[in-house]
Amino acid sequence: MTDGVVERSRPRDRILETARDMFHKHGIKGVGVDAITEAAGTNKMTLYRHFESKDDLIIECLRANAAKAGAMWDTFETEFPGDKLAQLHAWVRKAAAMLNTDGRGCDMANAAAELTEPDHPARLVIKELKEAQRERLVGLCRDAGIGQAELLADTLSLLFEGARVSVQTVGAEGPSTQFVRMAEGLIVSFRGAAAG
Amino acid sequence: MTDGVVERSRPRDRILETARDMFHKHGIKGVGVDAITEAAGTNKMTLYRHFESKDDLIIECLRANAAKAGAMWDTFETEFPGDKLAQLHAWVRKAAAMLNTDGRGCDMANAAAELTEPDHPARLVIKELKEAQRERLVGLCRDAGIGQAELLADTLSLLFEGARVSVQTVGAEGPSTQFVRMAEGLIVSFRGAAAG
DNA sequence: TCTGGAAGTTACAGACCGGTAACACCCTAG
DNA sequence: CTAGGGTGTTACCGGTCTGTAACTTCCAGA
Repeated sequence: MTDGVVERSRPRDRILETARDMFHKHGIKGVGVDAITEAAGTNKMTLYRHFESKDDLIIECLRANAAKAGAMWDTFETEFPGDKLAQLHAWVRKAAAMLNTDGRGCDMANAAAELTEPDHPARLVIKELKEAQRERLVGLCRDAGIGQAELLADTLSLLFEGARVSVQTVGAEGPSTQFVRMAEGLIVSFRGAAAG
Repeated sequence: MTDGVVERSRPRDRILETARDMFHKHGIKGVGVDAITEAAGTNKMTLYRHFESKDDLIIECLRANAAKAGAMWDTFETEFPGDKLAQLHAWVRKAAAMLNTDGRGCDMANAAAELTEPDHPARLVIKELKEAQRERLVGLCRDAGIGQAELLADTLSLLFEGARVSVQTVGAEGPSTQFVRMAEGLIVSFRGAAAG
């Protein structure tokens, strides 16, 4: 998908989709609203009729990202219905695939790096969405019958987060190549430990 | 250290130190050269007499950060001379301490998130410095007699990187609180495995 | 066919950005 | 005492940024 996507849909949807893409590629402060609206095939006034401000647009983009990620989680359940352990392994494979898909890190992490004001409205949203993601991974580990589900989930998520950062700094041929091995090893190790 | 640091030292040093501090706190694109020079108690012309451009200043800041980090590594050797395993544990403790010191992530990772142009001059420097850091941690693991030194070093560094991101997104009370437990567990586990 | 709302257009405000020119100053080394 | 380099000051350039005002165009539904 290039920057100049202009499918025929409602302007609000086009703006949101284009902004998501451009924020991801160029960063939040690296993209102006003019560039977004132009790439979306519309204009600045229309953007400000649908979004209160650029900050509001940022937040809507983050929520849209989370919704898309949530839909991806659902595919694990449809792919391996009931088999939570298989779903956990699917998560590992999916995460690894994302590492090789693009060299940009997590949009929420990148946004947090850019929006440094402690009371920026987007920060609350980022925290809320990240915590929801964590709950989901913890639940998956627990339902997979792993003893220390929280600890495994947190370890896996820190590993993945770190891997995304690593891809962004040293490239996809760095330490992140070992992500699957690390993650699978952890799962084996946690499954070996007595559930208590 | 506030933004208004003005010790009596040479202007170039004041600019570099102030820029490091402000880039760290507010991000690179969140700080203008005017703000830096004013906080450093000097002026824009003096900045441009010592640095070719803002990009050049950014790179010098990154290098200065790396130099400071390198000095920290040296303290491990002086603190536990010859005892590489103790130095590795010291690294874990130091890393954990950094997680609670400030809520901003790694300056290099943040810079990589902000400077999205693939050929930005700072990206080469970031990669170079990150690879040097990795070499150092791998060397420490190897000298500590750990079998799969590269894998342990990469795992530890991804965990740490992820923990710093986590602090930045959900705060210091999130998954990052488990960092020491994760890291120590990994070291034990790798030491248990036969060296080969 | 008429009408009302959504969308497009142009221009602008006010602020900030990185970077430069021209000139005045001050302090130290000789 | 003097010369010269480092520093400070002011003004400016062209560009970009978010956000708004006033107006026109278009199109779907009644």
